[in-house]
Amino acid sequence: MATMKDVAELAGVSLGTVSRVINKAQGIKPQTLDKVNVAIEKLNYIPDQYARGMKLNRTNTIALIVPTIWHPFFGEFAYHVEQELSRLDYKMLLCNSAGPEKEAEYIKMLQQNKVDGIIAITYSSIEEFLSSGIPFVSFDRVFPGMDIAYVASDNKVGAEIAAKTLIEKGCTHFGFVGAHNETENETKKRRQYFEKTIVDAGYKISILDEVEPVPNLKEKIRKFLIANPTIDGIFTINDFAALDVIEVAEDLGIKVPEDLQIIGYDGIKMAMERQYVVSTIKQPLEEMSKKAVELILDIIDDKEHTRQYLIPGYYVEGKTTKK
Amino acid sequence: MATMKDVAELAGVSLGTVSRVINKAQGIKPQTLDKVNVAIEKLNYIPDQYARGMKLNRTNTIALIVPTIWHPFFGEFAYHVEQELSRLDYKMLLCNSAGPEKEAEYIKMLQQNKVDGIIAITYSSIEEFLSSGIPFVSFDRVFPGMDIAYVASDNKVGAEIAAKTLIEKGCTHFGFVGAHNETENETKKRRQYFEKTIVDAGYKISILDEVEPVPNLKEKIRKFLIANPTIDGIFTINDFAALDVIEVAEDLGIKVPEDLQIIGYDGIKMAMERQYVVSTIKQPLEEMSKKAVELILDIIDDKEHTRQYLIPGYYVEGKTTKK
DNA sequence: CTGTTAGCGCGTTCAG
DNA sequence: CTGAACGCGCTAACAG
Repeated sequence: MATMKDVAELAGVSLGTVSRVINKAQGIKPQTLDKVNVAIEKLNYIPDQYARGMKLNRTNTIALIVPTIWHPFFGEFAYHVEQELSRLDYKMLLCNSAGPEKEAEYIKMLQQNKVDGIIAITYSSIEEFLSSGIPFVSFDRVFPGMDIAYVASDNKVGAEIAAKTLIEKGCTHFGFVGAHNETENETKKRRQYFEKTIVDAGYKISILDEVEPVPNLKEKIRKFLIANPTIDGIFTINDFAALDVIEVAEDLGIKVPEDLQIIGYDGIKMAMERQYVVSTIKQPLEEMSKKAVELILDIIDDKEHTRQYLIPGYYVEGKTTKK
Repeated sequence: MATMKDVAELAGVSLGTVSRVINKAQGIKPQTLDKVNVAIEKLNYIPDQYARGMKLNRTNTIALIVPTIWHPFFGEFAYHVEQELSRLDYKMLLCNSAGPEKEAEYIKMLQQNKVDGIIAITYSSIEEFLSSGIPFVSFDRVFPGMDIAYVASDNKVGAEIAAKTLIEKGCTHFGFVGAHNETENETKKRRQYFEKTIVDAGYKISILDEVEPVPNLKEKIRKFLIANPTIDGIFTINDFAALDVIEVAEDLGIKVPEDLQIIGYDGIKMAMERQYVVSTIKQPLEEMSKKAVELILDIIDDKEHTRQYLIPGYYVEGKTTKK
């Protein structure tokens, strides 16, 4: 590896001059600039970002913490974040938190490594992130009252769209299928506002809302569908739950979407070029990812912008609703 | 951020001593060790990995390059790699190569950043990796004759298992559905040995093997199935192709698996806890990932082990074959 | 067993 | 406009 020193020698200038060229400083004599550039080219010199980072306290690296990358929602999210980051000449350190204990470890690791900031989907306690003083953006979870920057989808609007869509498509007895955990959670609005919209419109609604973890959700769904044979429109907490409902329905001889229409949430696909797996409320992940990146960089640069973004999703028609 | 100097002062020892404590050196007086540890605790001191990396030329970071993380196969792979890496106290830099040009950029970036090594699934030219001199492990692609470390699945064995399984399950007219590109490619063995096994067994086989990119694979499959109505067993180049075959078959009123049995390749799921989407030849990604990590670390440490691993997959029964 | 010191590769004064 | 010198936080070699 060639170093700045080598370049300086070859170009017949001093270290400082080379540094200035690298950093595109003003007022360098075109001639010297040329000499240096030639030397850089010749030696195939590449500045060492870490030596540099040590001085500047900047590493141009952002950490992304997700529960697991092996999941289409997080996979898509990570994809967009990385694309955006790389466009801006940043790198992405990826962490599967896979539980609260590993998250804490990661924070420590990230401090050591001086990543410039963290974007995280975390469902565990956030205090450690705050106290660490590292620029931090929360994704998909809001922290009411706390001064934490976040980007999340507007679950209220999404739930309302789901309800209205099912009503438009002629359903009369509605169901909600989901699971939740104890933490105060933005996703609870999916049930809350779906229920409210249906009730306000004067329709009947039945709820299946288990507490996580749910070992045998399908069995629960089975009983739920049997107990409520008139249900003809279901909104689920996410697309995976919708897939479960489909399987159970098929098993019970209930035809989707003829007898039962289903709308999920998230908008997952198996891969970018594939179809959506169910009719769904799509979270605009590309837009959200870009916003999250913009936010974290603004925070790093101390440009204070709006720090909280709630972005609405939109309905995507799949094969689980009537045309 | 506290530094080593602060710790040394507070503990009343010198920098070197603190360094020794951090690095768990032998032969430190228990008393001093204690003093230092207390000071570290008190100051909440965390060593700066980058300053350290500058000395050691080690960053404890591995880059993983995949075409796109938004894909269940690469998602699972990245998941396992990260898990293993994190277990060994390494971090993972994730890169979506999304085409050859970005790959080259990444190599440069990675040199700058002194990642200790690269694990890559790359279908473009490999020369740049080699010339860069960075420890490198190729995944899912072998380089015959070249001294490149790789981990890949044994496509020959997989294809043979697929053929034998379909034969066992009573098929008599076989089909292969796939696509390939011009690069010399290990995955071509999937077709090659499937075909050979079927022919050797004395059965009839029909082939649909397009050149990538294939804009309308489903239409091609449709024509293929119509032209070959007696096909009752199909092996596809990967699980996505199998999904396409299923959709077309359903559309044509062909029942899967009653009329047509299908075996894919890869063993993708939508997420860890989900089912396999089709009967398939599963690539043992967890094992392969661990091996890839082991390999890259061995190369970094100059421990010369076997540098080429071909790991056989195994048959997984899904819903596209008879019991 | 511990303190001292010389860099690692770079950015940034501060003089010229 | 440019060069020399210092220091970022740390490790390693060498003294003591």
